[in-house]
Amino acid sequence: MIKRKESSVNLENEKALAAECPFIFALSLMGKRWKPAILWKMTEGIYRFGEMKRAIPQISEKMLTQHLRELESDGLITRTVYHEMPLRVEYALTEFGTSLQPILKQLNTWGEKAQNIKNTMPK
Amino acid sequence: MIKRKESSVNLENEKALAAECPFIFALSLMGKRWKPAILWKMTEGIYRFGEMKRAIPQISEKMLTQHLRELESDGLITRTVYHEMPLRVEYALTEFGTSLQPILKQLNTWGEKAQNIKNTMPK
DNA sequence: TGTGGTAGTTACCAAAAAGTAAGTATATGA
DNA sequence: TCATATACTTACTTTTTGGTAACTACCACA
Repeated sequence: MIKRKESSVNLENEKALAAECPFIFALSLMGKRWKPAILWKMTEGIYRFGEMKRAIPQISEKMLTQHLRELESDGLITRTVYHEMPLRVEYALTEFGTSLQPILKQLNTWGEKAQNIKNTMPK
Repeated sequence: MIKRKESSVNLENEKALAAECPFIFALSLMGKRWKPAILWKMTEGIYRFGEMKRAIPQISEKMLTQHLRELESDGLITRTVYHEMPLRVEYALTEFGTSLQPILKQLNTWGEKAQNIKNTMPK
């Protein structure tokens, strides 16, 4: 679905880093653009596709689908389809996804500190 | 030095996310390509430009310079020039940069778990 | 005058990520 | 038969990131 060359220095570097450094591997799972926002929202509970779209208004449907699919295949969330009409699809954190929560909180706290530093020392 | 349009939906989205979510702001400071590797190495102590280059062989001089400059302007590391011959430039973590260490470790641990899950459940 | 060492800088190009907009599928109800 | 609702797909384009390779500046030493 996402077209990528099978080899390029760029990709090889990324792979090598993710393989040798678990931290970078972790970032590859949850550190892309809208993923933190999605994961953050989901700590509140189950979300439907449309609900998440409304919860993060700037995200495009394409990016939302793409990120949800990746999070699912990486084992962070589950996707459940209810064959009703209109269709209902629910997304929820897995246990593994939930285990990220305390780390997200810590990084969030650190990020707040960083924002303050930036604001008190402009330029 | 780094050319970026002053406005684009892409950039505006990134800014908005970083402003409202400290977690994403944190990622923008330390989550790019070689930065975790650089920060990780530096927890061992002071590094010279050339030492870091040899410590992370795949990194190009361009990316190393760029990341070091960004880490410096974001207050995570210091850059000290010694006007000797040959020139000596030393990079070291600031207190703020050091405060990231426990979080890096936690995410690292989580990443290891994720790697194991991936390896035990291929496909 | 030329070679070597440190620490970069620069221009150019390839690759990847993200955005846009229009289209798909399924079924209900007017 | 048309409009509505949900949940996507797809083709295409723009923007951003990363890599390559050649070049700069400073000075020491032979």
